[in-house]
Amino acid sequence: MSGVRAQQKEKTRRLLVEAALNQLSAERSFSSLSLREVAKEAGLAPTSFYRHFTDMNELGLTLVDEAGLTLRQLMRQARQRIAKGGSVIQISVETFMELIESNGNVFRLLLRERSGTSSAFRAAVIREIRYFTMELCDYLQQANDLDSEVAYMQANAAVTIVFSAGSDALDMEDSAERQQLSKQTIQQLRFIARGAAELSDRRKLSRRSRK
Amino acid sequence: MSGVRAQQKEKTRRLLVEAALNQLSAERSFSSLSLREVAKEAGLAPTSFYRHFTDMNELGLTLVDEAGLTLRQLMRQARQRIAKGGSVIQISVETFMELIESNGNVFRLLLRERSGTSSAFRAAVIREIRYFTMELCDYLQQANDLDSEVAYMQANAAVTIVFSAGSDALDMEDSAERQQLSKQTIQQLRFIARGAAELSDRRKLSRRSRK
DNA sequence: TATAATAGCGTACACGTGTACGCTTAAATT
DNA sequence: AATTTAAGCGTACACGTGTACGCTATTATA
Repeated sequence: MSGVRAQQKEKTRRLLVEAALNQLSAERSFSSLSLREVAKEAGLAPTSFYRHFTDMNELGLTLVDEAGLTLRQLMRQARQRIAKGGSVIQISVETFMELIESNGNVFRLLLRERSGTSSAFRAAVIREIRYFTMELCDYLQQANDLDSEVAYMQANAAVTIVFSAGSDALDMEDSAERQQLSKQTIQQLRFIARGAAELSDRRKLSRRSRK
Repeated sequence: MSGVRAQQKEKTRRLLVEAALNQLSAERSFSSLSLREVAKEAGLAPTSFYRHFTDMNELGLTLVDEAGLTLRQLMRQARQRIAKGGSVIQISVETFMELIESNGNVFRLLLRERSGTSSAFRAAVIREIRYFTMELCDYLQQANDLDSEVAYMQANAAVTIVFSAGSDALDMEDSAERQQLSKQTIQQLRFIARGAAELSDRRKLSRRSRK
């Protein structure tokens, strides 16, 4: 079992995955991709597709996993940069925007198929985003000593804002425009952080006075 | 020119529009609808479709206009309720959620096709949302005496949050769950309002001291 | 009243789709 | 060395798609 065969198989499987990702663009969503198109882009006969996935749906779920991986990579990268000091919000947004620039198509998948057509698909995307939100929630709760419910609301709002900005950024070619968007997003996150901190403080006070 | 003919035409045109709207659901986006499906749902022969629209694309733009109308209706309704007193944010969110419950498919169109496949389509949706944002921006600026840039950032963030919540609400069957979502959304908007008010105040102070 | 315009239909076509089936060829197993 | 396994291909099929074309029936115009 030298595995030269399994190795080849993995290789062309990658080919399919990459082919699907490459076909994504502003005008082309995953759900509008056909099995034959993907196979052709990968240089395979349509029927060979089935040796790797039963379905376009299954390929899609694989892509979502890939996207989740990228998202976790994003978090790691941001944490490293934050450890070196600087504004947490600014660093996070800038890291996110960088990753969108280099992995555009992966994010297109998450952003577009979130309210897409297939229910299994939507569920998978939503799960990845929820995971991302929860991580952020934990961080906020610990770092800023927030009420847990407040931390969740803040994390949820922040993720919504950032992902929406990311979606907008994907359709921008001008880099100055992107920078402007980054700046605005950072400010909006600060709004949210400010409001969350205040509510958390108020809740702490009312809890203390009740005792 | 009694117009009985033009009247009939308008009537079946409506039939097509309604047919398209009725076919929208969690599993069915507009871009996945075929001309033949819509025609069949309307009780027409496929080729009769062309007597009213050149394209599915053109039908789509008509639907977006319809959605814009609904959006403006929302604003009017909210303003009326606000005039009677109460929390502006709470009333706005609740009005929005009501309209989503009664006009689900119209909103599905806006929320899903925002990053959809056709560029003319995306542009139209984005335009409607921008118009909505601008209206809110004017209101905020005037009612809360905000810096204009700050007002825009607040309006933009608020619309993002509310539309995202609306999108989530569309996939909920449980009404208690929806209520919980409303509550959370209201709180998130308050975060943003708080942060915006503070920044606006700070800017005013720095402007005054500079003079 | 005679003529023109037009909403709606049925037929027909070329095209892209998913996928069933059997074959080949090379790796894996015995 | 003989046999089994399986990746990839080509052919073939039924189906749904958009739409061109000509016809009919009814309303609008002259």
